[in-house]
Amino acid sequence: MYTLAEENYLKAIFHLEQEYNKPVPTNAIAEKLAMKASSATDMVQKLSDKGLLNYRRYKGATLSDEGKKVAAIIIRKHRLWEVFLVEKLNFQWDEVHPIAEQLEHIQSDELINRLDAFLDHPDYDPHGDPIPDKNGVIKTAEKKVLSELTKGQVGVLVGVRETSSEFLQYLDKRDIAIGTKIRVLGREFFDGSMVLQVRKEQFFISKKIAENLYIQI
Amino acid sequence: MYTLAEENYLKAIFHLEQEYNKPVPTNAIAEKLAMKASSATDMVQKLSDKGLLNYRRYKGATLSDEGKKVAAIIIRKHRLWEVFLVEKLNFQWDEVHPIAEQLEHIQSDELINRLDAFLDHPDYDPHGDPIPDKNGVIKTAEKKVLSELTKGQVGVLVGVRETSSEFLQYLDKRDIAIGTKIRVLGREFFDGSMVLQVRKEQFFISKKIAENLYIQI
DNA sequence: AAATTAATTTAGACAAAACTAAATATATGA
DNA sequence: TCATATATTTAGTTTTGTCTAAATTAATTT
Repeated sequence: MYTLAEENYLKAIFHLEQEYNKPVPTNAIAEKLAMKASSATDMVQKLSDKGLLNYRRYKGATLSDEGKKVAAIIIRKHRLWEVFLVEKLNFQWDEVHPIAEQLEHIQSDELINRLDAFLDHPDYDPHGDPIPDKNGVIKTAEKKVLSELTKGQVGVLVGVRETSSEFLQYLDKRDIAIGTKIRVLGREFFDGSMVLQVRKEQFFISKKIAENLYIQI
Repeated sequence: MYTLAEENYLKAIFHLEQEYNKPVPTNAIAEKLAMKASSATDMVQKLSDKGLLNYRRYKGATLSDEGKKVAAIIIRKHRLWEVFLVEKLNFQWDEVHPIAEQLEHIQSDELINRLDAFLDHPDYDPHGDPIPDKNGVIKTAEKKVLSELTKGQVGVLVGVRETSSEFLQYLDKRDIAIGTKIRVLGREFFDGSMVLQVRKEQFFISKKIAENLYIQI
């Protein structure tokens, strides 16, 4: 098995690869993990030697197939624990991340299989992110950022990009949650702000908000 | 907070203190944690400097009040997780120890409070051991080792001393569990073996078994 | 294209927690 | 009580994962 530090690097690189769609710079890894670039270089070299990363000096790193699988299993555990915390222990969705960050490192396949069954094999975590299966396969649903929709389009909120407490509480306050139906009533080209219809009410939202909501049409 | 290694030492010393009822020798600590005596000495000195242990060179260590509390909270977490694993995830009682050993180090008071509530504030873990309260206070029930009972005495199984899989499976196979009523039909002084009545059946058990069952009269 | 800036890597140091081997207390037995 | 055996500690080393500072490579600007 892998050390705590190794697991954290693999997970970070997994997430960064989705942003970059090309090799992830050492600096980005270091920043994500709140460490110095030299530390990231060291660990990237070590993980590369172990066959978990493809890495070329000065060129950044990508996960190998093996690395991708290890990362996906960690993310699977993280998201299953988040479901547990929200569904069974009644945590708010903005409180669970730091706890799941610890729980994701518990080593026991049997535990995760049983937790998965106990939770009725959920497909998504409380933030709408898909839960990888046992083999690390992630089904990525077709989804758009709300800010890409045009006047008149209707969709359902399926996920959030930001996961800060502030943002999640902003949504809670307005009773906007995963599954909420949203209609675009208008769009302002000048500042990217939008007017939405949610249930019976109208909402004005800024561009920044619109860019952090994932919608399925 | 304390490191993983520190927590493991505190827990080990807590358990050993109950066996010894006097300062615990360095060697015993090392053995319990499967480490060399020199490593134990190092850590004991460090924990002593931090005020968690009372330690005198060559004389062994005891937990300070603070150390006792920290250890009790770790044990509280361990036992609550064991209840969760058995009651909610349907693990057998002989499978849970290694997993709880990892889960006991998760840091979140809120998590433990909610887990405790989710499990209906259990008083005992699946092996019959009492669960310390939030403040680390353990209520120790009056209990005897089965081998101390004499012919004719009746009691209820409230705990086990051994927790190896082999032993727990031995009990499972005979349908003896926490809460099972036991009557002593006879006792052989020569080898310490006993004849018991459990439900409608008679059981013959060796001294070794009798010494590992805790009974409440 | 050369000079400057930014990103990355290397080299060397440190802390934590383990180890081995040697030194020193303590306990035991003749 | 003295000698020996056992337990414990000390000293010095190793590994992991971090750091700082210096060196090197790549990217950008003039």
